[in-house]
Amino acid sequence: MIRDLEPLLPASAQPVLCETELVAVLVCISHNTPHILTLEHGRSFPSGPLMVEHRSLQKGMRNWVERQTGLKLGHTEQLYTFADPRHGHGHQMVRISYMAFIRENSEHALAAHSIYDYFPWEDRRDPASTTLLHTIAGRLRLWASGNAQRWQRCATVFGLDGHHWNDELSLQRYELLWEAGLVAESNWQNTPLLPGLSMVRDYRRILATALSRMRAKIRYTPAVFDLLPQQFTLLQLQQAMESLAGRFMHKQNFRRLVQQQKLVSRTAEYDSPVQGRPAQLYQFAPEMAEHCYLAGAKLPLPAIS
Amino acid sequence: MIRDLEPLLPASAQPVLCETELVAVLVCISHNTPHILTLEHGRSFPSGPLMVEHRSLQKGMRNWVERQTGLKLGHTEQLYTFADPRHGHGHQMVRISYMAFIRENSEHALAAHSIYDYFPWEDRRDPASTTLLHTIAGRLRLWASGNAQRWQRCATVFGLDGHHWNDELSLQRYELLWEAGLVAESNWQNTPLLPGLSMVRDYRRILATALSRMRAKIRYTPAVFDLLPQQFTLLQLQQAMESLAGRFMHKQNFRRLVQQQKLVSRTAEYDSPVQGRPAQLYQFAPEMAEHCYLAGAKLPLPAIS
DNA sequence: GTATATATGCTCTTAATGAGTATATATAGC
DNA sequence: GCTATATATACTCATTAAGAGCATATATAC
Repeated sequence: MIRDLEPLLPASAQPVLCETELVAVLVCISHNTPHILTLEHGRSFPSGPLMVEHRSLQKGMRNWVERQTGLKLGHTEQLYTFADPRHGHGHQMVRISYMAFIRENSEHALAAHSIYDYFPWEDRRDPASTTLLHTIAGRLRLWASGNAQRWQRCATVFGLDGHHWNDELSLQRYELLWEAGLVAESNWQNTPLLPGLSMVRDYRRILATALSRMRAKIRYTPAVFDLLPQQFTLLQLQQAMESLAGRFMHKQNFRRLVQQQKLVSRTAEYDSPVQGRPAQLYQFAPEMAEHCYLAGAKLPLPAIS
Repeated sequence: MIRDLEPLLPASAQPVLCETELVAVLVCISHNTPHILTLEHGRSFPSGPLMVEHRSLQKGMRNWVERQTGLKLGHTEQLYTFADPRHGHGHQMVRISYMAFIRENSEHALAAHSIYDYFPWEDRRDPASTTLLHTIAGRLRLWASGNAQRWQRCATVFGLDGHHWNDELSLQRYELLWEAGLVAESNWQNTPLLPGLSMVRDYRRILATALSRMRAKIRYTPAVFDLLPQQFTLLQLQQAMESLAGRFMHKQNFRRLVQQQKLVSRTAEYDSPVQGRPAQLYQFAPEMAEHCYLAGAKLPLPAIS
């Protein structure tokens, strides 16, 4: 019962050396849409090697990103580690991916592609996404024909057949499209592709992971506030949430949630709009920093299929 | 707007080579309690080096675990990757941790320590946990005295001051105890320790991550079924959920959930109990495999503090 | 029978969520 | 002043999920 396992490998096993790279998915919001900072014309993420002097992976990543770009990183989390076996050279290549939030700021008009350029079906605010999802549903139905369990999977993941659209399933959706050969990265049979930019290696999969994670994260932590300026209007806050979740929310219910939880406090200042009543500016009230809940104010989506 | 970032590091930067190790948290249920397979008298996890021939990290891990132990791995997921800077040798050591489920089976009476031997406060089924949490609350109050925000954090994470106990926060709880110097790994000042086994390096933190993850995972995926035998009674299923969540559930409401979702189908067979009516044996019905929801049948917990 | 455990059927309260209606307030431009 | 525009609030209401309790069959061993 309390006996130990034998050591699983002989002590004589030679350690294998790997190249190790840190990959950063840097997210910021501009023009009401989440963007990522990219390299190689939107096909790659910034990355750097792990150094001997780095005391932790996260610190290593923050270090070189902040030094090289001058950007301050907000909420940071590890996404996934993957190996690249086709790397050759007789040793492995390991990549460790991170996601970090950058505060909205006109300065870094750098480098940004909209996340939804890569996953057009994920932005349910755009009416075109419903049409696209119709197309996708048709293609998946073909792919799944005869295989009931496979279709069941498509239906739950894409919100078909009376299932609800779950915005956090963007990774599963991408994986399903990959399996079905509908994205450039897996398009072995030259069937017509779905719209959406692709990336090098499996970086688009990493981006899908990031999208899933950020959608999950903003629901129950105050991470959104790391994407907004220090002062913001409640509408800005709502639109930031909407842009990440890819769907609209009910204004009154959203404010009910925000204010019940005392997540923000009003400042003395006001927005200066082109037209209309100036909006009150708020700031994040970190007293309630540990937990919050900002979902639960969704508006209905048009049905697919 | 659509401009690329400059490459962040000069091409001349030398790649740094790392030793890379795969660490496995192997979980199984026995005696109504989740257990882990351990090495070094419960202080370490089985691990093995990444080999050049491994085509993916997950496959690499499955390969050597299954070959060395003869165990079949069920639901498997990557937990976290971390660097060990104190490793010396002029190069880094990178460890990639995985969690995998093993089916309940009397054979592997191997190597198992209860997860709650490491985190006694996490098993709220045990009445002793409430007493222990009283102690912890007192110690944390001392540690946080004067720092309102710090106390706020303790309260939400440990379910104090009218907050609810959230079983998925086991990692945050361990981290808080670490920061407060109440666990062996961070006990710099020789204050009295909390009960609970410790592990080498930061392996106990990895275990806390695993506990958080599995508690989150079993709520909305059918991963529990990878811990149970092929055929099981509904009570067994409920007790498996309870053992992972560390809290009791309401029998009638639990069955309402299971049966509404058609997660299981009855077999022709029955349990053979020592006493009492024999229980019907069920099996997992993978038609609904994609998503399920098995939380939402909790019983009230005694208040702490 | 009796003890024990499985198995099931209801009811009820509370709270969260989703959704709608109405209205007051503050600016710019005419 | 009036209008267009946008912010900001105050309510109400229906539906559902979650939590909790009560009662009662049913099948076995002793």
